[in-house]
Amino acid sequence: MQFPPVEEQLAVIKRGIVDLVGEEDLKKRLTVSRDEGRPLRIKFGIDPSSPDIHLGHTVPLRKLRDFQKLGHTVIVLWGTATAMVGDPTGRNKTRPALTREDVEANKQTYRSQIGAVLDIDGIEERENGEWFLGQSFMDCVGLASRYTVARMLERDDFTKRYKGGLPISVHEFLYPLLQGWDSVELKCDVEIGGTDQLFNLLVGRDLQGQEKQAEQVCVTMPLLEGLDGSQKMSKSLDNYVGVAESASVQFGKLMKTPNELVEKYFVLLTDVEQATYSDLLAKPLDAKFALAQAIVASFHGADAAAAARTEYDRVHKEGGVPDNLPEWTPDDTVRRTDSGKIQFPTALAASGLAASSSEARRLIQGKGVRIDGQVVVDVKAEFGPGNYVVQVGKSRAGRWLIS
RNA sequence: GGGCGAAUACCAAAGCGGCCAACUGGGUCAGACUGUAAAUCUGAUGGCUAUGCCUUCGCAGGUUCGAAUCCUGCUUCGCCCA
Repeated sequence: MQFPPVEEQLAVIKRGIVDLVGEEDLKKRLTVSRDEGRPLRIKFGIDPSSPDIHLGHTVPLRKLRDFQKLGHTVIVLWGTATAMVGDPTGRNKTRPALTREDVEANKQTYRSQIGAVLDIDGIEERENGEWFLGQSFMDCVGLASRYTVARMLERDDFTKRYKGGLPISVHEFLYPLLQGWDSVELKCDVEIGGTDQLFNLLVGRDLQGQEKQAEQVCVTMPLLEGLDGSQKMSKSLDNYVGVAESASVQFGKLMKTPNELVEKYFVLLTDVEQATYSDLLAKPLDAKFALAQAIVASFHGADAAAAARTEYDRVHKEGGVPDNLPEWTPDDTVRRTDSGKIQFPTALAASGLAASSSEARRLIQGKGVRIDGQVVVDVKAEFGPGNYVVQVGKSRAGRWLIS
């Protein structure tokens, strides 16, 4: 195995990161690794606690890919045990635990999605259920004895909750210990996580030290704000772009990126060179198009990205109709008038373009609904047999086939 | 173990006997504007067979012509003292 020179590797590793705990140590290990032709072991833990991954997850994954490209071994640690505990990080209240079945199902979908960023065949996969699920309660007590409550409370998130009078469950104290113990089991050289993981990563160092192992180097990546521009990207806040979403959905969502975030997205989510995007930033719209195309292309290929761009222009610049309109044909349950027609609000609600007929009325009266390109504001409009293209705002559309 | 307090729509938070489908902010949705689904501004934001009707303020009862508002019990959560 031939590794690049240490300084060269360091430059790649340090790009875009926030913290690097143990930098001197990393240099030494890279040197030894290069001399002996042995790759470093890079750990990344994923708790399969939700079914899909989004761009926020890809930030550390891209750093892992950097390590892969340098020739090191990436270990993806599936938190099959820890997912059931629930990482308290960044939460102001405890979250419900998952069942083993949930975790297994989530792991499978995650696995199929991280391949979009990582060379999935080159990774080593482990599960922390291997060592945790068979342990006894006394083992757990033993692990808990390794850290003090005061040290746990050093963690920012616990401090805030404690001072703020918010609840902290006892099991939440166990989470950092579990994650740290994973590092002991894996004897890893480096662990990567988001900045919010720093405390947990450091616990890993401590536990490895207690076990007379070399202490892992900790690398943290910035957290990615979501499309709302303020909060961390997450599915529950619905400010995310999913890895598995279609090209046109990804493209549309990325065009919604606040202008201030475009540069950060370039840095953390694309391979576009700084020289290229910094020129673009002067023209926010062009920059955003370039960003969206680069990201969509990385998941769906350049052709799909170009097609998404074309569709976007047609729908948003020219007020046109999107590709792949979902079709709707009313079934027998849809109410009709005496003459066999369907009332406008009823149809909107039944076809799924509006959540309820009341919402449909509001949309109609707010000039938000177009039939075959024409705004229709008459709530009493009725639809007889025919083929209609219905658009609600810019993002919802469908074709009605009424007989 | 003892004491105190809180539960209101997606979230936060007003309302404390009729003027309440419920103030306000956030979010969301729609509109205007802009080569952006950015920013800014405007409007909407329980449901329905729709100018009327029905169901909402933790749950179950009760008082009253009338309750989100008062009473009783229950549930959940938080705080304080031990």
